[in-house]
Amino acid sequence: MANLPILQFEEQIVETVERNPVVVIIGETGSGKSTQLSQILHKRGYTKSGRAIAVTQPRRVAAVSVSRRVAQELGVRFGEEVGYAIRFEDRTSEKTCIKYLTDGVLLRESLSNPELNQYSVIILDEAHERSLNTDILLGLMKRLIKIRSTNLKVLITSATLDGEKVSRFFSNCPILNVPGKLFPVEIRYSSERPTSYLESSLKTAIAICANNFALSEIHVREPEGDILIFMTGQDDIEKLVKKLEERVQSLEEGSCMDAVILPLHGSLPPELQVRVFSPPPPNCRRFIVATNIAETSLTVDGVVYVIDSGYVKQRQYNPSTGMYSLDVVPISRVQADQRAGRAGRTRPGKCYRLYTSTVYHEDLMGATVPEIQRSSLAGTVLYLKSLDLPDIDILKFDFLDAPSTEALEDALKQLYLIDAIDENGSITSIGQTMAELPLEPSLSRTLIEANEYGCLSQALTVAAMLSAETSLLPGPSKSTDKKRKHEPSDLPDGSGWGDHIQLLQIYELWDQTNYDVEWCKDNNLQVRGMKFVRDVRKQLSQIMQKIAKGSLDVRTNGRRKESQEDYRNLRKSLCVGYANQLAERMMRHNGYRTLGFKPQLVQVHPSSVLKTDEEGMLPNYVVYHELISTTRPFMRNLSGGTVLSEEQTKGENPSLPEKEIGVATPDDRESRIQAARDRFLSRKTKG
DNA sequence: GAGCACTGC
Repeated sequence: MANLPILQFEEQIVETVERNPVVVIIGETGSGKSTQLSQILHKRGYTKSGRAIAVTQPRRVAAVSVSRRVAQELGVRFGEEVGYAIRFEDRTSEKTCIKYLTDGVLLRESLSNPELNQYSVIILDEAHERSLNTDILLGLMKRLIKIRSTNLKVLITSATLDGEKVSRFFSNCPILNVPGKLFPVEIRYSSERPTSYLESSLKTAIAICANNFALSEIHVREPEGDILIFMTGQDDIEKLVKKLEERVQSLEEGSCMDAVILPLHGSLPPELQVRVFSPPPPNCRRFIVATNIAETSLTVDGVVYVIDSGYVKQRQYNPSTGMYSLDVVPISRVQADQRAGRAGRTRPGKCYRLYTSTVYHEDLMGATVPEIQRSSLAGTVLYLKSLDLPDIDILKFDFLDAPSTEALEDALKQLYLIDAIDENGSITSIGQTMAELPLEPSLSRTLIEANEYGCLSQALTVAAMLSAETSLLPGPSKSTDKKRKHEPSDLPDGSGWGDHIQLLQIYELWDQTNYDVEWCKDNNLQVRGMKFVRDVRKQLSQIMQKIAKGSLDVRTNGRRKESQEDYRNLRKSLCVGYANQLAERMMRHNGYRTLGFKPQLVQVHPSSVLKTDEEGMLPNYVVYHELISTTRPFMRNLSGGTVLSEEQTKGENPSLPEKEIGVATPDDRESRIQAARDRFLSRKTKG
């Protein structure tokens, strides 16, 4: 601890902070900035006023682990003077003077106290990662230091590359450099761009293991150096793992040390993820084939060699089509450096870049496109509107990197269509309520409507399930038990109503088992995901109760069976919340056309439980949760009316007549979109 | 008959 580089800069840091409201700290990995900055300022009296020091982190685990370490270093009881706050967990007390929190939690706090008066210092850590929430906070800090010029200090930690930019954003505030403690990493480039980075990774990895002479020397000298290979996704990882296993087995006759090959990606069950944290057996090299998760989120000890494919899979939102896409894109130079740095944590390492030096220097972008420029901004805009800051103009809000006008207008349009803002762009009372809920606006709107229709309990469940969603069902490739995969699932299928109802039915069943963990396992549902759903549902219930002053029925139904009436009402609520996300089946085809400005031709995602009727047709209209373009454009999580047989529906026909779409009938919706566009594109409103 | 990178309130 005493050796942390940052401690040599203590005087300089304190002096600079005293003289300036905002300071940028450039701290490389291992500088100790995350643990020390708060302690330094605490010792120098910044918490004497009774106000605390807040340190934001983009990730929950970081908030927890860093705060624990700080408490330990200060020798205080954890959760008292030093604590953390993350969603569902507040480990702070009235005595807390150093508080670690996720950036999202600080944003929530600022909702009820826009001046954040409880803090004397706000440290935005890892700002170079440019998380959506940190970017919003940067904009808010810029306003806040003007309002609280005498009693607020803001520190922003960043990376070398964009420290200047952050400084310029804050009127050329001073920049302090704190060196890190990384070992040198030798970079090796490919002589040409490989045609297949999978094959190229394989060759490079295997060469390190046995074939390549120069490298087998290292192999002898430093037998414990693990290899970390960056790939883009689960699919490629599994292919590469398989090939590596084959090659390693065929080579193994004592010519090289043992090898363990470990995949590492987000959809891997936690018990398999943690395998990378246990040290390898002696005389054994580990090959860790990972996604981006190993770039920042997880740190694998023992890595000495990195193989960098140069690509990453990235989700982006296109505001002109309302569609997300998941694309494999080249990484930025910042990311390339970050990946290389993973080889130098324990001793000098090597990074093999599967691209040329020219590509690195001339083709790669300097920094990754920040999340705020790749996301739908409906939630962000609603949040900012709800703060009710004086003279806030969304289209002119001062972002470090402003999103496009198109993206902002898209957000305004969407908010208008679901009654969150009025034709002047002012937030409505519905919008104000929506902003209280930690959900995307469409789901918040659905909850409010569901409350009117008397199906709030069901809507809470659906909203919570949609919040977790991807972490519920296990990954598609469970090679170990292929048989089970084809067994008919016992889980409900939505009874012909679609995916939302299926999610509701699944949760209701789990609820009836009294949240039995074994039941999840038996049904192939991720335990962690289901528990998350329960937490979210509880949180949403509490907020709804608070808003309605405690008179709502948010209980799950216990043993009562869901009625068709509930389903119908729930679907009506969804059509209000997702007024802009309806699609119409194309004549005599099972393809759909979205009912938007620029109609998109889309299909039902293969994961949907929505089925065709006896004539092979899907419902005429559907409401969908999102559009995602992968191999083709798909609608994911949708509900519609499937005409089932009399027997299946027991006399009830859950088809969706056009008029039942409510406010969102195609005609009405078109005119509202038209009106919204006219208003927002030729607007002179205050934003 | 395809498929979901990673976070977070």
